[in-house]
Amino acid sequence: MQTQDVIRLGREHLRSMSGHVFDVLEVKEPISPDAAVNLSKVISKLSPLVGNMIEFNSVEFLNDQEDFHGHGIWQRQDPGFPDTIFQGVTPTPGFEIKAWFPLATEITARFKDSQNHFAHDQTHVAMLAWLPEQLIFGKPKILGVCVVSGLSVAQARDNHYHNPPDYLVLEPEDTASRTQNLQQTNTNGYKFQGTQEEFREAQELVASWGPNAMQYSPTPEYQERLRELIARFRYRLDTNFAKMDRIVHPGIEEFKTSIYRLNFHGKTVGEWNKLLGSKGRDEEIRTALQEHLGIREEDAEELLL
DNA sequence: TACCCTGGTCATACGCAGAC
DNA sequence: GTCTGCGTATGACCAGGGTA
Repeated sequence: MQTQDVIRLGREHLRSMSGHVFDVLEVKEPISPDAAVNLSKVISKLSPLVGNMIEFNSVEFLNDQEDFHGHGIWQRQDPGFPDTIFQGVTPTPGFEIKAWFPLATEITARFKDSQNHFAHDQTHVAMLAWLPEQLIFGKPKILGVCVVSGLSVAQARDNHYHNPPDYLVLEPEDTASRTQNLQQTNTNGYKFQGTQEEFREAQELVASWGPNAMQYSPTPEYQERLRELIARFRYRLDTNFAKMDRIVHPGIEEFKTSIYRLNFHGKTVGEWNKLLGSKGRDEEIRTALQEHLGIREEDAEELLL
């Protein structure tokens, strides 16, 4: 079995997880419509915890597949990149697993790894969209899975953001001499903060680099030029850099659209997202939850007796 | 006016080094 | 051994400007 075979099979199995319910955690049904409204406002707090559970359960799920038996084993790396690797073939295939809770305001998972990490296209990104079975309570259910190559995501990110001198994508510095926890492995984005006059000056500097000045490159030579800009002009670190929601990767955009269009308990996921995320519409939220989830006032009365 | 995009902030966590 | 600081990392929400 070759690296790309493992990736292909892994992709197929991960995609087959659509509709799968993880029996790892269960949120109890709220006892009243008011409790349901309150729960709808805080359910996203579960996202990091459930996201992690989904990540390591995905590894178990892959190891349960007979296709891989006798060829190697999937192992979780935490911390480490990617989240799961297949020990048994080289180059080592892996999946970086990102859980997405589509009632959140945006996909907050980031992908900051350098293009340099994907020389053999051996690492893919698997995004798993999940919701509680009953929208705001129940067990986590996978709505859909999107698997795309890590290289394509890194390239989409760099091409989307990099626009010198206005916006710079910088590769990690050489931090090999630092202790492990202080070593940099991620790219970062920087936004120009100087005056218009300084911006024109910076533009002239970029123009002096030649015809490929605007073309992003992770090579040391090109990165050295970018660091010259950072040293001469004011930039700010962009804390939203590389959010999966913002890098305009065609596969991820298509996946987002398909998830938001899914029908889930009487509305599309996108409609639930808008409704539950809106301010001052508690009565509307309450009515929708009562209508589509069957939460009744009488239930609360029975439970309180 | 609703929606989208961008910029910003907050909360939390980890692992290591150095001080005590 | 414990505490604290540092640098890095992740995930969530909110505000404001631009636009259809």
